[in-house]
Amino acid sequence: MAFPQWMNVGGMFPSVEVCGIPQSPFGMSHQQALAQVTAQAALHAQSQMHMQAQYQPSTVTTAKDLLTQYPSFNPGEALQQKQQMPPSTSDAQNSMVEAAEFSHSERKYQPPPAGDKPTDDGYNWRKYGQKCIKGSEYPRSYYKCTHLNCSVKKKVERSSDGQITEIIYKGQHNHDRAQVNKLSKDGDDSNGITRKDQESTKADHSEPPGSSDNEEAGNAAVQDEERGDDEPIPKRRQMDVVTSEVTLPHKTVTEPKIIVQTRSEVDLLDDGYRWRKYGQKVVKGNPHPRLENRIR
DNA sequence: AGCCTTTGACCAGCG
DNA sequence: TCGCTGGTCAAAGGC
Repeated sequence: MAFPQWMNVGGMFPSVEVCGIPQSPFGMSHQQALAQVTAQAALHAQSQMHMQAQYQPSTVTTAKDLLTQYPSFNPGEALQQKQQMPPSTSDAQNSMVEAAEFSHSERKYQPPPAGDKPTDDGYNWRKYGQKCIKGSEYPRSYYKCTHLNCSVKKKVERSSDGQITEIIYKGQHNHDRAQVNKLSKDGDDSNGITRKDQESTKADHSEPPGSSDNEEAGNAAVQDEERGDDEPIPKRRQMDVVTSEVTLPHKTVTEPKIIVQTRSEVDLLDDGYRWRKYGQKVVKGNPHPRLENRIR
């Protein structure tokens, strides 16, 4: 079975597979071994992203652009930085899906995610589970927000090359993302610096937790556009997730997908597109009116 | 010491 | 009811 190129740095380590994941037989994990490489790439990507956001505000600079250029860059972070994903909403069913796919041909170098932290999205996450998912070469990881009384969870799926293909957020943060509750570690110092810089840039867009409840933003359009109809909606445990399940064939697709569903009105206005409200409707079962938006 | 990851076991939904 | 599958728990160990 082929395994991600990045899994074998320099091709010097024999690998064994665990749930489809090549594992280093040595004490040092691949994650550790590659953290350094990734850190550099991620830092580069973040700084680039920052620059774009800062100097090209009128340009629809999506995470996928960055992903194309910097595969190591985290789409989730890009989205949050670009769109100022609110930390929470008033609706407990708020959720978000982020997805990205990459073309193998677009990358010459495919660094692994740094550590097992799929995103440095401003929150602290603790991994509480990992599960091999049927049909998936890589296990799905389960994370919980470590903030007190915050029950937000997220699932992270990776493609066969180790890249994050989907992040599903579940729930809402009841706290601000600017937690910085501890000194950075694991070589995240650079991230911390970067984040600080980013935070200052987006300060004007910051939204307090639970301050918005609007969803089905413009992203919905993208969703409909990109979601495959052949993807059955998860029948099991549809629970409180209002996420848009994204079809990610995990095959070679030239364009990465970035899909976000949010209730934030801010996102509506700050997703890089201009939206014109053309209707408002009370939706059964939803205390909040649905806003219909179109890209201008 | 505290936090985190790992991982097997357990639980629950669905066909 | 049973098996499959996804999600969660919690002990153990590492950092």
